[in-house]
Amino acid sequence: MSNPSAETLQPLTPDEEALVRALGQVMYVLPRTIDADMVGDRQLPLTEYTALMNLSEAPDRRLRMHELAALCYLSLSGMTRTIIRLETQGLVKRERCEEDARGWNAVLTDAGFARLEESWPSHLAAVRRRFLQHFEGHDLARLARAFRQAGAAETTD
Amino acid sequence: MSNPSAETLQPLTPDEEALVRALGQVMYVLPRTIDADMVGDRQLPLTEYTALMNLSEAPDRRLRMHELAALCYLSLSGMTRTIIRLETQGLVKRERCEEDARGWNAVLTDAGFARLEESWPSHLAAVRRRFLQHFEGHDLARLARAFRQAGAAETTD
DNA sequence: AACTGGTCCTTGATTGGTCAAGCAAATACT
DNA sequence: AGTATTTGCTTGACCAATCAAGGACCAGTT
Repeated sequence: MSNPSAETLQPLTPDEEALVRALGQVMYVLPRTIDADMVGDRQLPLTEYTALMNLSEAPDRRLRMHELAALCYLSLSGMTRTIIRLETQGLVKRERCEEDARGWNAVLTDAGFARLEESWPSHLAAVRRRFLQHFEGHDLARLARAFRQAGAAETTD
Repeated sequence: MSNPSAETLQPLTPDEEALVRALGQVMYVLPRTIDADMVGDRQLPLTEYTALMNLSEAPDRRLRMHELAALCYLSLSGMTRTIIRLETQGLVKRERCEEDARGWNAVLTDAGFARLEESWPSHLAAVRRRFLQHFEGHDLARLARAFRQAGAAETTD
């Protein structure tokens, strides 16, 4: 990064340029609009929804903090704070981890599960309207692969 | 949104599901990694870079606050704060607008322009490495079109 | 058994954004 | 002309994230 090769410094082609600008737009706008849709509808911000969703898919509906943080692409401290918010709403509870007393499990409560079931239609509709709709006719599997690579934040600088 | 039609509630196909998960990842991870790349390299966060870049492309290197905010996908108050940060670094100055004394122009200074020239290789390299690289062989123009649609945040709820 | 060092999570301080309220200038109304 | 409304931007209060430091616990060494 500090010494980019000559090759990476080729200027962008017009198509690349257009894509990069569109990416800028999407990166800024999409999270906010999807979040706004969901908050408006059921008072569940996207971050909290994501946490509940990951918990609901985990065995025994419980996950260690660092696992959950990774699944939500959140720092550990950010995750702590999110879980605290969810805990005060009764949607999640924390239990000491049995095999390692340093650790905590975040556990989805029944109320949390109910809230999730109540929220997912909003989320699904938002995602369709704001995102999927615009990719009809594209090769979704291939796109998903490219996205995953781009998201795989190799910190190998 | 509050009353999604039955049609939008079809569950996601596996491909859609994969794409949506990948999107979540990209939305969270990409802005942070690109920002981190740039900060690490030249101490210019992505938001500030974007503001300078838009100013540099504007006629006379100056733009009204609300125009700049729109171009940066930022709220007006967020823009005010960004410009203040840039102003204290001497990269931008503010001038009252002549034809409307309520308004302000943000004007790119020579120092700001120099800083931008110093930063763009980092930015370009980051964007290539983190993003474009993973879409080689794709129809970039078509993708850009889809992205722009998705980013065009119709608030028409 | 007592250190040493590493791991898991939380806490404190800071940052960069939002929305709502405020102020000053412009415009519209009568 | 004088008042009311709207517009353009800033400010204040807040919020959700970050990083860095700290506390509790585990595991390895001697």
